[in-house]
Amino acid sequence: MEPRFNIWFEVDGEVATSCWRMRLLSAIDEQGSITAGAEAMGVPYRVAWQRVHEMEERMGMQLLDTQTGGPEGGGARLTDAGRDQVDRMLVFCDEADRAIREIYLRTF
Amino acid sequence: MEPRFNIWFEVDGEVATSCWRMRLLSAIDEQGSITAGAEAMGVPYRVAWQRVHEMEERMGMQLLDTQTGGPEGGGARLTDAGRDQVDRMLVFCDEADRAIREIYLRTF
DNA sequence: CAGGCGTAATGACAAGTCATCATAACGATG
DNA sequence: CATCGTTATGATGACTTGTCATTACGCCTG
Repeated sequence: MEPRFNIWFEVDGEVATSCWRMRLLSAIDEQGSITAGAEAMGVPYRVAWQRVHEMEERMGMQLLDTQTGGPEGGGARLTDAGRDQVDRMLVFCDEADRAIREIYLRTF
Repeated sequence: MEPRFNIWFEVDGEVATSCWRMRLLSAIDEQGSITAGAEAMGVPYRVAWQRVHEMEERMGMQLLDTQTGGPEGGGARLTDAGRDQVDRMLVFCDEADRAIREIYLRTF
């Protein structure tokens, strides 16, 4: 049996954020656009946009600063609040991952 | 934002076991039947049976000792292997719960 | 020995969820 | 003002999941 697990945070029973979603946000910021970030994560644009939309709605804050039109067609960057969330969440995911793995080895 | 999370174990990308499923097994064993255990967990019999079936298939071991017919109509009990799994998993879930909660408080 | 009872087991269908395709809107640039 | 790559969103189909209904089982009772 493979020791896999997922962790996410919920608000009102719906997924607000997760480790994967935060990595998606990070990829979008690195690539400079939702399109490129989605491709880097291996999901279609629609899915990436929907995830971002859900996160912003359920967390009640703006995470991406998007721009449509322009010389490059547009793009997306993390807001200051978004970057803070991503940084903290990635640290949390990393530590939680290590802790759970340790408990798993100790228990089984 | 509410600090909720779920943990489960996967095999080949499919959910093999989880804290809720192990509590279901425990309830079935306490009540003596899948029917009563399902009702205690607030899910229809079909769902409970399906979860048990999935677990046994994906973990590759028999978890319940079921009996159909008889004076009471039948019933279900945990096998020795099943009880061992339930006990270990519940301990794991409890410790993981505490560890993640502690990391959450420290990070956010 | 046949019918009844409460359970396990499973087939079939409905509903809700989720991914994918397709399309419109945008705006600086040349 | 046409172009380009992006954001944004509508619509549809596939898949998953919960729910209803049915069958099988075996001891017990009359």
